[in-house]
This record gives sequence, structure tokens and C-alpha cells, in this order.
Amino acid sequence: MKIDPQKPADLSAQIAQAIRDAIVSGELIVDERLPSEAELSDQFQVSRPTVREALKRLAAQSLIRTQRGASGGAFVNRLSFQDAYSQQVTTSTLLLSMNAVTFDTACEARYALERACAPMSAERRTADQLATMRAEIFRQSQPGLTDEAFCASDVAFHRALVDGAGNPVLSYQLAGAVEAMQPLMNMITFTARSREEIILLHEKIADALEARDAETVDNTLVDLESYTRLLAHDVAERRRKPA
Amino acid sequence: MKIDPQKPADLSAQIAQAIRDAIVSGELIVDERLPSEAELSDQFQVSRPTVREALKRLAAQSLIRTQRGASGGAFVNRLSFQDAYSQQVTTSTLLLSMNAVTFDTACEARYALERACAPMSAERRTADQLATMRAEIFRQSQPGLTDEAFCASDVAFHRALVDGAGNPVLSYQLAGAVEAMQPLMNMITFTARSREEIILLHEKIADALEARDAETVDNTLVDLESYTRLLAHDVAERRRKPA
DNA sequence: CAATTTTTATTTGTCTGACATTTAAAAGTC
DNA sequence: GACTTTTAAATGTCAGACAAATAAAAATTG
Repeated sequence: MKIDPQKPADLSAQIAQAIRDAIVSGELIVDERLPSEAELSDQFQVSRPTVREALKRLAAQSLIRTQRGASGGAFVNRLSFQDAYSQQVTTSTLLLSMNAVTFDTACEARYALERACAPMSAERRTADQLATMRAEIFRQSQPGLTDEAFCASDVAFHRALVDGAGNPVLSYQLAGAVEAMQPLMNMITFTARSREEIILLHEKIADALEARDAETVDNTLVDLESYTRLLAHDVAERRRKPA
Repeated sequence: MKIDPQKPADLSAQIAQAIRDAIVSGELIVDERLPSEAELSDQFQVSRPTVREALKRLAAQSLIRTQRGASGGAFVNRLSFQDAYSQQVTTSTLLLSMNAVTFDTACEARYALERACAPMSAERRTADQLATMRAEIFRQSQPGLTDEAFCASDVAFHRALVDGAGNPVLSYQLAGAVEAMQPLMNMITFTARSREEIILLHEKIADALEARDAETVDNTLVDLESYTRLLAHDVAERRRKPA
């Protein structure tokens, strides 16, 4: 692990990259202890604050964790699905909000990915996951629910659908796509009528999953996508000419 | 933006979280300048090194960028697809390598996602993207190609397929899934015979995309998935009893 | 007056040295 | 031997300083 003090980049960024490379390449393995901050500053010939800035960069990516006290230090962290998942949600959310991604583009991506799960979910969904979906559908039918709560329940419903595929990699990848949509979905104001329609489609999906009928799940997801986009277009229309 | 000095968490982590929340919530907008490090240490009642550690955490997530000099400082960064993409690749790669995800699980996820793109790609692929695929197929047929180079070309081929859908959100989401598989794919040793087989399937996919025949693309992807898994199982088999 | 150069002020990047806090292991005590 | 105390090592935090970059202001010059 070496750095080039002549490079224009910050020393702390270079050091972070060097350690990151060592972790990704497997040179440093999970739970292995890094040298202490004092030793690292010796190795890289920089001061301790600079080393610390580098370590904080890595900690922000959940690549290392630190412990205080004797026999403490920085340890290579096992990246959990949970950690990766929350990072992905943050990144995806910002990406959509900062880059003016249209509702249609995000919606298309989301449902395309979700439909990819549908056949596996129909085959493998557990009774537990089905129960979660039913519970969320029930929640969605409660009167007096705010639009935000309705959206949150919608996300939970779809998350259960995705988890039904029983593939953690799929669940992780799709978490970002589904959750990142929530801020965009929140722009929609759901009328009682449109909530009813969505709940009907959700019930149809749950029924089809129960019957392990992949084709109906897929078709209903297509319907749900069309309906969601229709609602969004109505909102956009009303914004343009607020009669 | 407030922090609680009594909390067990590091001050720099708390400060980073406070600023991160302000960015995600839209309180701080793109290209807006944060207060200087000196001002921030005043506001949060901590020292400058602590503020700096917080800022480096945010920089590691591409949430801010910094500039030196007068009228320099830390600015809210517009998260580009490129930034998000490379972060996702790093995260996904580590996630797979550190959590002993089986080849089958990763492979299933990858092809499920890719098949989600297939119909759109058949409809929208540009001549340019088709040319990229043909070029990669040609590269794959070159004799003397290392297994690593063959895999890299394979990734490029599939990336073009995904980009063909013309949905940047999909491309971003799938980048991680496809690229993160590469280290796992690299464990496979491709015989001349198996390369031939894969190239044939790639050609079939390219032909079908050219003819805008979504169904054949989908079917061929299924075949490619089966064949890839077959190869992986053979490798695993040979590892178990190295005759 | 206009163009160029110099100065200045601001801000991040880095260093030094110190002290506080946490923690595990070693030493001491009953 | 079990418990308590001490000690050492490590991270967390602070204060103050200087270096380097950079843009704006001031001075200079043709």
C-alpha cells in the first residue's frame, strides 16, 4: 500500500483509496485489524488527523468499524445486506431527486424490476410473506390514512412481494428502486376512488401469489403500472392548468 | 441542524448525519455552499478537525465536494449517475464476496434483472448499441484471449444490452448486479468449447435484438443462464474431487 | 482609462502536540 | 481462586499553527 505525495488529490483520499483497494482485493480480510492510527501515520508518512480523515471516509462506506480502548482499532467490516441496503436507498433517492428523473422513467424501471421477481415469488413466497401483504392491504383500506402512510404501506407491500422471490441479492438490488420511488409517489394525492382501485389490484396480486399463478401476477403488475402512471399524469395535468 | 453531545456516537458521525439529513430533505440544495469549516465548528461547538472528519464522511458518499481558496468551501454535490454507478459496483462486489453468496443466487438475480430489460431493449436499442454488442462478440471470438478479458467483454456485452432499454435508472440499478458478478464469473475457466457455445448464444441475442424479437431474446437469456450455471457446477464438481 | 500585475484575505489541507475516554489485560489484594 | 486496582494502548477530541490555493481587491503601468 503506497501513496504518491505529489498527486494533486488529497492525501486522505489517496490513503482511503489504498486501503479500500486492499479490502476489495482481499488483501485485508473481514474482521482483520488495521494498524493503529499512529502506525498508519508512520507507514504513510502523514499526520494522525490525515489518517483519521481517511478512516472516516471508509467508515462512511461501512468498509471499516472502529473500537476504542486497548486492543481496539479499525477493523475490516463485513458489509451486511442491511448496510448495503440502506446505502443504496440513500444513493438512489438522491439520484432521482437531484437529476430530475421523470416519474415515467422511474416507474418503468421499478415495475420492470418487480416483474422480474414475480415468477420466483409466485413459486417460493412463504405464508408469512403472504400474510404481510394481506396486512398491508388491510392497512391501506383504513379510512383517515394520510397519503404518506398509504405510500409507505405500498412500499411495504411491494417489498414483501420482492422478498417472496427468496433471493437476497434481488431483494437488495430492488430495495433501492422501490424505496427511492417513494418521494416521487408522495407527490400523488390519492383520492378514495384511486385507493380503492389500487387495493383491488393489490388483492388480485396477493390472490395470484397464493394460487402460485405467475402469469396473473405479471399481468396485474402491468395494470398497476399503467394505473400509477395515469394517476401521475393526472396530477401533472392539474398542475399545468389549475382550473 | 443540531447534535446531542451526550449521545454515545462520535460527534463527527452525528454532524455528518445532520448535514446528510439536510441534503436529503432538500433543506440544502445542489451547488449550495455549506458554511466554512470554522463556521461549522462554531455552530456545532466542536473543533475544526471534528468538522473535517464529518465532511470527509460526506465526501466519501459523493454528497459534497470541496474547493480550496477564497470563495472555496464545501458544496452540495449533484450526484451523477456515474458516481452512483461506481459506488454501487463497489458495494455490490463487496457484498457478494463478503457474504458467501452462492453463484446460483447471484446468477439467478442477474439474469432475472437482465430479462426485465429485454423487452424494452428489443424495442428501443439503437444501432450504436447493437454495434457495440457485435464488437464484443468479435472480441470474444479472438483466440488467445484470457479468461479475465473474456469475462470483461461479456460484461460489456450485457451492459450494452441493458443500456439498450434506454432507461438510465434501469442501467444504474443493473450495473451493480452485472459487474458485481464478474469476480464470481472469473472463477470459471472457459474452455474453447464453452466459449463457442456462449458466443453462439450472444449472436442469437444480438440477432433477435436486431429483429426486435423480444421473445427470442428472453428465451436465449434463459438458455444462457442455464449454460452459465452448468459451467459453474462443473467447476465446483471438479474442485470437490480433483481427479 | 484600460490592461496587467501585485497584494490581500479567505478557505481548505496538513501538521504538532496535548488531553480525555474507553477498554482489555496485567498486577495486586483479600 | 475470585475480586479489585492499576496500567497501558487505542480512539475521540481539542487548540493552535502554518502551507497552499484561489478569487477579489488594490496598485501599477502603458
